[in-house]
Amino acid sequence: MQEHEKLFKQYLEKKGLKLTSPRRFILEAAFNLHEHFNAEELYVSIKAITSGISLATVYRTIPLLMEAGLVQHAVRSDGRERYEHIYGHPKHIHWLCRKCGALTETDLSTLSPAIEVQAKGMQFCAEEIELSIRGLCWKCKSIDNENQIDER
Amino acid sequence: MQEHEKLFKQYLEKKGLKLTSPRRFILEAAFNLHEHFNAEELYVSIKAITSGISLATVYRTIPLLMEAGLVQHAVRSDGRERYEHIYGHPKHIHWLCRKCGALTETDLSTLSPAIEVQAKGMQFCAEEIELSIRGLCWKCKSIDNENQIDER
DNA sequence: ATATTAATGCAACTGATTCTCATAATTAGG
DNA sequence: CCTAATTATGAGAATCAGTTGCATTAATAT
Repeated sequence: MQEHEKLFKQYLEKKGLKLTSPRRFILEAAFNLHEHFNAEELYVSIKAITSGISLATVYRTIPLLMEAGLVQHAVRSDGRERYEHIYGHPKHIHWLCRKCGALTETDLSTLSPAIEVQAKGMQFCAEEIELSIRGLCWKCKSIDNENQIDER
Repeated sequence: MQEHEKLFKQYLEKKGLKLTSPRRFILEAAFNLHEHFNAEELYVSIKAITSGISLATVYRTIPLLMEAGLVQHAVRSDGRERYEHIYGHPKHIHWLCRKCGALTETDLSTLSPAIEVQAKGMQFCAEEIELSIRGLCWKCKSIDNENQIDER
Protein backbone atom coordinates (compact mmCIF):
# COMPACT_ATOMS: atom_id res chain seq x y z
CA MET A 1 0.00 0.00 0.00
CA GLN A 2 1.35 3.39 -0.93
CA GLU A 3 2.21 5.95 1.69
CA HIS A 4 -0.65 8.31 0.87
CA GLU A 5 -3.14 5.45 0.92
CA LYS A 6 -1.91 4.51 4.37
CA LEU A 7 -2.37 8.09 5.56
CA PHE A 8 -5.88 8.23 4.12
CA LYS A 9 -6.82 4.98 5.80
CA GLN A 10 -5.48 6.24 9.11
CA TYR A 11 -7.51 9.40 8.81
CA LEU A 12 -10.71 7.55 7.88
CA GLU A 13 -10.37 5.08 10.72
CA LYS A 14 -9.87 7.86 13.21
CA LYS A 15 -13.20 9.22 11.99
CA GLY A 16 -14.98 5.86 11.96
CA LEU A 17 -15.14 5.85 8.16
CA LYS A 18 -14.20 3.16 5.72
CA LEU A 19 -11.57 2.97 3.02
CA THR A 20 -13.75 1.67 0.21
CA SER A 21 -12.86 0.85 -3.34
CA PRO A 22 -14.31 4.09 -4.81
CA ARG A 23 -12.36 6.11 -2.28
CA ARG A 24 -9.20 4.27 -3.15
CA PHE A 25 -9.68 4.95 -6.87
CA ILE A 26 -10.36 8.62 -6.24
CA LEU A 27 -7.26 8.93 -4.10
CA GLU A 28 -5.13 7.21 -6.73
CA ALA A 29 -6.49 9.40 -9.49
CA ALA A 30 -5.78 12.55 -7.47
CA PHE A 31 -2.17 11.46 -7.10
CA ASN A 32 -1.79 10.49 -10.73
CA LEU A 33 -2.86 13.93 -11.91
CA HIS A 34 0.22 16.06 -11.69
CA GLU A 35 -1.63 19.23 -12.57
CA HIS A 36 -4.27 21.12 -10.70
CA PHE A 37 -7.65 19.54 -11.24
CA ASN A 38 -11.29 20.26 -10.60
CA ALA A 39 -13.89 17.75 -9.49
CA GLU A 40 -15.00 16.91 -13.01
CA GLU A 41 -11.48 16.42 -14.36
CA LEU A 42 -10.79 14.07 -11.50
CA TYR A 43 -14.01 12.22 -12.33
CA VAL A 44 -13.07 11.92 -16.01
CA SER A 45 -9.61 10.58 -15.18
CA ILE A 46 -11.21 7.92 -13.00
CA LYS A 47 -13.69 6.92 -15.69
CA ALA A 48 -10.75 6.19 -17.97
CA ILE A 49 -9.57 3.50 -15.55
CA THR A 50 -12.68 2.09 -13.98
CA SER A 51 -16.40 2.55 -14.36
CA GLY A 52 -19.28 2.85 -11.96
CA ILE A 53 -17.89 5.61 -9.78
CA SER A 54 -20.22 8.55 -9.72
CA LEU A 55 -19.47 12.23 -9.78
CA ALA A 56 -21.38 12.58 -6.53
CA THR A 57 -18.90 10.28 -4.83
CA VAL A 58 -16.01 12.28 -6.19
CA TYR A 59 -17.57 15.42 -4.73
CA ARG A 60 -18.10 13.62 -1.45
CA THR A 61 -14.55 12.33 -1.29
CA ILE A 62 -12.63 15.51 -2.04
CA PRO A 63 -13.40 17.09 1.35
CA LEU A 64 -12.20 13.91 3.04
CA LEU A 65 -8.92 14.06 1.14
CA MET A 66 -8.53 17.67 2.15
CA GLU A 67 -9.24 17.01 5.80
CA ALA A 68 -6.76 14.16 5.67
CA GLY A 69 -4.17 16.69 4.50
CA LEU A 70 -3.59 14.93 1.17
CA VAL A 71 -5.19 17.46 -1.15
CA GLN A 72 -5.42 21.22 -0.95
CA HIS A 73 -7.12 24.07 -2.72
CA ALA A 74 -5.37 25.50 -5.73
CA VAL A 75 -6.23 28.75 -7.48
CA ARG A 76 -9.92 28.80 -8.39
CA SER A 77 -10.61 29.34 -12.06
CA ASP A 78 -13.59 29.54 -14.40
CA GLY A 79 -15.89 29.56 -11.41
CA ARG A 80 -14.82 26.12 -10.28
CA GLU A 81 -12.86 24.94 -7.32
CA ARG A 82 -9.50 23.47 -8.25
CA TYR A 83 -7.35 21.17 -6.20
CA GLU A 84 -3.92 19.59 -6.13
CA HIS A 85 -2.45 16.74 -4.18
CA ILE A 86 0.02 17.76 -1.52
CA TYR A 87 1.96 14.69 -0.52
CA GLY A 88 5.55 14.92 -1.66
CA HIS A 89 5.02 18.39 -3.07
CA PRO A 90 6.63 21.37 -1.43
CA LYS A 91 4.32 24.32 -0.83
CA HIS A 92 4.45 26.84 -3.62
CA ILE A 93 3.36 30.20 -4.91
CA HIS A 94 0.82 30.48 -7.70
CA TRP A 95 1.42 33.22 -10.25
CA LEU A 96 -1.72 33.64 -12.35
CA CYS A 97 -1.80 35.89 -15.38
CA ARG A 98 -5.14 37.66 -15.52
CA LYS A 99 -4.91 37.99 -19.30
CA CYS A 100 -3.79 34.68 -20.79
CA GLY A 101 -4.50 32.59 -17.69
CA ALA A 102 -0.98 31.18 -17.62
CA LEU A 103 -0.21 29.65 -14.25
CA THR A 104 3.37 29.40 -13.02
CA GLU A 105 4.44 27.92 -9.73
CA THR A 106 7.48 28.80 -7.71
CA ASP A 107 8.81 27.64 -4.44
CA LEU A 108 7.48 29.10 -1.21
CA SER A 109 10.47 28.07 0.85
CA THR A 110 12.17 31.48 0.81
CA LEU A 111 9.07 33.05 2.32
CA SER A 112 7.82 30.41 4.69
CA PRO A 113 10.28 31.02 7.53
CA ALA A 114 8.96 34.58 7.78
CA ILE A 115 5.42 33.24 7.78
CA GLU A 116 6.22 30.81 10.54
CA VAL A 117 7.62 33.55 12.71
CA GLN A 118 4.33 35.41 12.43
CA ALA A 119 2.36 32.21 13.05
CA LYS A 120 4.32 31.48 16.20
CA GLY A 121 3.69 34.98 17.46
CA MET A 122 -0.04 34.52 16.98
CA GLN A 123 -0.06 30.96 18.34
CA PHE A 124 -1.72 29.98 15.08
CA CYS A 125 -1.18 26.45 13.82
CA ALA A 126 -0.78 26.87 10.05
CA GLU A 127 -1.85 23.81 8.08
CA GLU A 128 -2.32 25.14 4.59
CA ILE A 129 -0.57 28.10 3.06
CA GLU A 130 -1.78 29.57 -0.20
CA LEU A 131 0.02 32.46 -1.78
CA SER A 132 -1.64 33.53 -5.00
CA ILE A 133 -0.40 36.42 -7.03
CA ARG A 134 -2.48 37.73 -9.89
CA GLY A 135 -1.12 40.09 -12.47
CA LEU A 136 0.44 40.04 -15.90
CA CYS A 137 3.04 37.62 -17.12
CA TRP A 138 5.96 39.08 -19.08
CA LYS A 139 4.34 38.15 -22.39
CA CYS A 140 1.01 39.85 -21.71
CA LYS A 141 2.75 42.73 -20.00
CA SER A 142 4.51 43.63 -23.24
CA ILE A 143 1.34 43.21 -25.31
CA ASP A 144 -0.47 45.44 -22.84
CA ASN A 145 2.17 48.13 -23.27
CA GLU A 146 1.77 48.05 -27.05
CA ASN A 147 -2.00 48.46 -26.74
CA GLN A 148 -1.68 51.37 -24.39
CA ILE A 149 0.51 53.10 -26.95
CA ASP A 150 -1.97 52.32 -29.73
CA GLU A 151 -4.92 53.58 -27.73
CA ARG A 152 -3.45 57.00 -27.20
CA MET B 1 -15.75 63.78 -5.12
CA GLN B 2 -13.88 61.26 -3.03
CA GLU B 3 -10.56 59.91 -4.11
CA HIS B 4 -11.79 56.42 -4.90
CA GLU B 5 -14.69 57.80 -6.92
CA LYS B 6 -12.23 59.81 -8.97
CA LEU B 7 -10.14 56.71 -9.60
CA PHE B 8 -13.20 54.72 -10.64
CA LYS B 9 -14.30 57.45 -13.03
CA GLN B 10 -10.83 57.57 -14.56
CA TYR B 11 -10.84 53.83 -15.08
CA LEU B 12 -14.30 53.83 -16.63
CA GLU B 13 -13.51 56.67 -19.00
CA LYS B 14 -10.37 54.94 -20.16
CA LYS B 15 -12.62 52.01 -21.10
CA GLY B 16 -15.33 54.16 -22.70
CA LEU B 17 -17.76 53.37 -19.87
CA LYS B 18 -19.90 55.69 -17.82
CA LEU B 19 -19.97 56.51 -14.13
CA THR B 20 -23.68 56.12 -13.53
CA SER B 21 -25.66 56.56 -10.38
CA PRO B 22 -25.99 52.82 -9.64
CA ARG B 23 -22.25 52.43 -10.08
CA ARG B 24 -21.61 55.31 -7.71
CA PHE B 25 -23.88 53.80 -5.05
CA ILE B 26 -22.22 50.42 -5.38
CA LEU B 27 -18.77 51.94 -5.06
CA GLU B 28 -19.80 53.92 -1.98
CA ALA B 29 -21.34 50.88 -0.36
CA ALA B 30 -18.19 48.84 -0.98
CA PHE B 31 -16.14 51.48 0.79
CA ASN B 32 -18.56 51.83 3.67
CA LEU B 33 -18.37 48.14 4.45
CA HIS B 34 -15.27 47.71 6.52
CA GLU B 35 -15.49 43.95 6.55
CA HIS B 36 -15.19 41.45 3.76
CA PHE B 37 -18.44 41.20 1.86
CA ASN B 38 -20.05 39.05 -0.78
CA ALA B 39 -22.22 40.27 -3.64
CA GLU B 40 -25.46 39.83 -1.74
CA GLU B 41 -24.25 41.59 1.39
CA LEU B 42 -23.17 44.51 -0.75
CA TYR B 43 -26.59 44.50 -2.39
CA VAL B 44 -28.37 44.50 0.96
CA SER B 45 -26.28 47.37 2.27
CA ILE B 46 -27.20 49.39 -0.83
CA LYS B 47 -30.90 48.62 -0.45
CA ALA B 48 -30.75 50.16 3.01
CA ILE B 49 -29.77 53.49 1.46
CA THR B 50 -31.46 53.59 -1.91
CA SER B 51 -33.87 51.43 -3.86
CA GLY B 52 -34.10 50.33 -7.43
CA ILE B 53 -30.61 48.94 -7.82
CA SER B 54 -30.70 45.33 -8.85
CA LEU B 55 -28.53 42.47 -7.74
CA ALA B 56 -27.60 41.90 -11.38
CA THR B 57 -26.06 45.35 -11.52
CA VAL B 58 -24.11 44.66 -8.36
CA TYR B 59 -22.76 41.49 -9.96
CA ARG B 60 -21.92 43.42 -13.10
CA THR B 61 -20.16 46.21 -11.22
CA ILE B 62 -17.91 44.17 -8.94
CA PRO B 63 -15.60 43.07 -11.78
CA LEU B 64 -15.27 46.70 -12.83
CA LEU B 65 -14.26 47.70 -9.32
CA MET B 66 -11.71 44.93 -9.29
CA GLU B 67 -10.26 45.85 -12.65
CA ALA B 68 -10.07 49.44 -11.45
CA GLY B 69 -7.95 48.21 -8.56
CA LEU B 70 -10.43 49.37 -5.91
CA VAL B 71 -11.69 46.00 -4.74
CA GLN B 72 -9.97 42.64 -4.46
CA HIS B 73 -10.81 39.05 -3.68
CA ALA B 74 -10.87 38.06 -0.05
CA VAL B 75 -11.00 34.51 1.30
CA ARG B 76 -13.89 32.64 -0.26
CA SER B 77 -16.33 31.18 2.21
CA ASP B 78 -19.60 29.23 2.26
CA GLY B 79 -19.27 28.66 -1.46
CA ARG B 80 -19.43 32.38 -2.26
CA GLU B 81 -16.90 34.83 -3.52
CA ARG B 82 -15.99 37.47 -0.98
CA TYR B 83 -14.41 40.84 -1.58
CA GLU B 84 -12.90 43.79 0.25
CA HIS B 85 -12.08 47.31 -0.80
CA ILE B 86 -8.41 48.05 -1.18
CA TYR B 87 -7.98 51.81 -1.26
CA GLY B 88 -6.20 53.01 1.84
CA HIS B 89 -5.77 49.47 3.09
CA PRO B 90 -2.36 47.91 3.12
CA LYS B 91 -2.17 44.40 1.69
CA HIS B 92 -2.55 41.77 4.35
CA ILE B 93 -2.45 38.14 5.24
CA HIS B 94 -5.63 36.22 5.99
CA TRP B 95 -5.45 33.70 8.81
CA LEU B 96 -8.55 31.51 8.67
CA CYS B 97 -9.33 29.02 11.40
CA ARG B 98 -10.80 25.90 9.86
CA LYS B 99 -12.70 25.09 13.02
CA CYS B 100 -14.40 28.25 14.31
CA GLY B 101 -14.03 30.24 11.10
CA ALA B 102 -12.31 33.12 12.88
CA LEU B 103 -10.54 35.37 10.41
CA THR B 104 -7.57 37.45 11.52
CA GLU B 105 -5.63 39.78 9.31
CA THR B 106 -2.02 40.79 9.65
CA ASP B 107 0.22 42.98 7.64
CA LEU B 108 1.92 41.63 4.53
CA SER B 109 4.63 44.27 4.49
CA THR B 110 7.30 42.10 6.07
CA LEU B 111 6.89 39.54 3.31
CA SER B 112 6.20 41.64 0.26
CA PRO B 113 9.78 42.73 -0.43
CA ALA B 114 10.71 39.08 -0.82
CA ILE B 115 7.75 38.55 -3.13
CA GLU B 116 8.75 41.48 -5.25
CA VAL B 117 12.24 40.13 -5.68
CA GLN B 118 10.79 36.92 -7.08
CA ALA B 119 8.36 38.88 -9.26
CA LYS B 120 11.16 40.95 -10.73
CA GLY B 121 13.13 37.83 -11.50
CA MET B 122 10.17 36.39 -13.40
CA GLN B 123 9.29 39.70 -15.08
CA PHE B 124 5.83 39.24 -13.65
CA CYS B 125 3.79 42.35 -12.91
CA ALA B 126 2.04 41.54 -9.63
CA GLU B 127 -1.24 43.38 -9.21
CA GLU B 128 -3.00 41.44 -6.50
CA ILE B 129 -1.34 39.43 -3.77
CA GLU B 130 -3.38 37.06 -1.66
CA LEU B 131 -1.76 35.14 1.13
CA SER B 132 -4.24 32.89 2.90
CA ILE B 133 -3.25 30.61 5.69
CA ARG B 134 -5.68 28.03 6.96
CA GLY B 135 -5.21 26.19 10.19
CA LEU B 136 -6.22 26.39 13.81
CA CYS B 137 -6.35 29.51 15.93
CA TRP B 138 -4.90 29.29 19.43
CA LYS B 139 -8.35 28.78 20.93
CA CYS B 140 -9.36 25.86 18.73
CA LYS B 141 -5.86 24.45 18.87
CA SER B 142 -6.19 23.96 22.64
CA ILE B 143 -9.71 22.51 22.32
CA ASP B 144 -8.39 20.12 19.68
CA ASN B 145 -5.66 18.94 22.01
CA GLU B 146 -8.18 18.19 24.74
CA ASN B 147 -10.32 16.15 22.33
CA GLN B 148 -7.38 14.15 21.13
CA ILE B 149 -6.60 13.25 24.72
CA ASP B 150 -10.25 12.29 25.33
CA GLU B 151 -10.42 10.14 22.23
CA ARG B 152 -7.52 8.00 23.26
C1' DA C 1 -32.67 68.84 -28.58
C1' DT C 2 -31.50 64.42 -30.90
C1' DA C 3 -28.93 60.50 -31.97
C1' DT C 4 -25.97 57.10 -30.45
C1' DT C 5 -24.17 54.19 -27.33
C1' DA C 6 -23.92 52.07 -23.01
C1' DA C 7 -26.47 50.69 -18.61
C1' DT C 8 -30.22 48.83 -16.14
C1' DG C 9 -33.95 45.89 -14.10
C1' DC C 10 -36.24 41.96 -14.49
C1' DA C 11 -36.81 37.33 -15.14
C1' DA C 12 -35.18 33.32 -17.23
C1' DC C 13 -31.16 30.57 -17.44
C1' DT C 14 -26.78 27.99 -16.40
C1' DG C 15 -23.90 24.96 -14.36
C1' DA C 16 -21.27 23.52 -10.32
C1' DT C 17 -22.17 21.49 -6.12
C1' DT C 18 -25.21 19.27 -2.73
C1' DC C 19 -28.88 16.45 -1.31
C1' DT C 20 -32.32 12.57 -1.18
C1' DC C 21 -33.32 8.09 -1.13
C1' DA C 22 -33.37 3.41 -2.26
C1' DT C 23 -29.84 -0.07 -2.69
C1' DA C 24 -25.24 -2.07 -1.83
C1' DA C 25 -21.07 -2.84 0.61
C1' DT C 26 -18.55 -3.24 5.03
C1' DT C 27 -17.63 -4.48 9.63
C1' DA C 28 -18.63 -6.53 14.26
C1' DG C 29 -20.55 -10.03 16.93
C1' DG C 30 -22.15 -14.44 17.29
C1' DC D 1 -19.61 -18.34 7.72
C1' DC D 2 -24.34 -15.78 8.84
C1' DT D 3 -26.87 -11.55 10.56
C1' DA D 4 -27.52 -7.01 12.19
C1' DA D 5 -26.10 -2.44 12.29
C1' DT D 6 -23.87 1.07 10.13
C1' DT D 7 -21.86 3.59 6.50
C1' DA D 8 -21.24 4.29 1.40
C1' DT D 9 -22.90 4.57 -3.15
C1' DG D 10 -25.19 5.81 -7.75
C1' DA D 11 -28.64 8.20 -9.99
C1' DG D 12 -31.04 11.87 -10.56
C1' DA D 13 -33.50 15.81 -8.52
C1' DA D 14 -32.84 20.07 -6.17
C1' DT D 15 -30.33 24.17 -4.95
C1' DC D 16 -28.41 28.39 -5.47
C1' DA D 17 -24.62 31.70 -6.74
C1' DG D 18 -23.71 33.94 -10.61
C1' DT D 19 -24.82 35.22 -15.68
C1' DT D 20 -27.45 36.58 -19.67
C1' DG D 21 -31.07 38.22 -23.04
C1' DC D 22 -34.01 41.70 -23.85
C1' DA D 23 -36.88 45.63 -23.75
C1' DT D 24 -36.42 50.06 -21.59
C1' DT D 25 -33.89 53.96 -19.65
C1' DA D 26 -30.05 57.01 -18.92
C1' DA D 27 -25.79 59.33 -20.33
C1' DT D 28 -22.82 61.56 -23.51
C1' DA D 29 -21.63 63.75 -28.12
C1' DT D 30 -23.14 66.37 -31.76
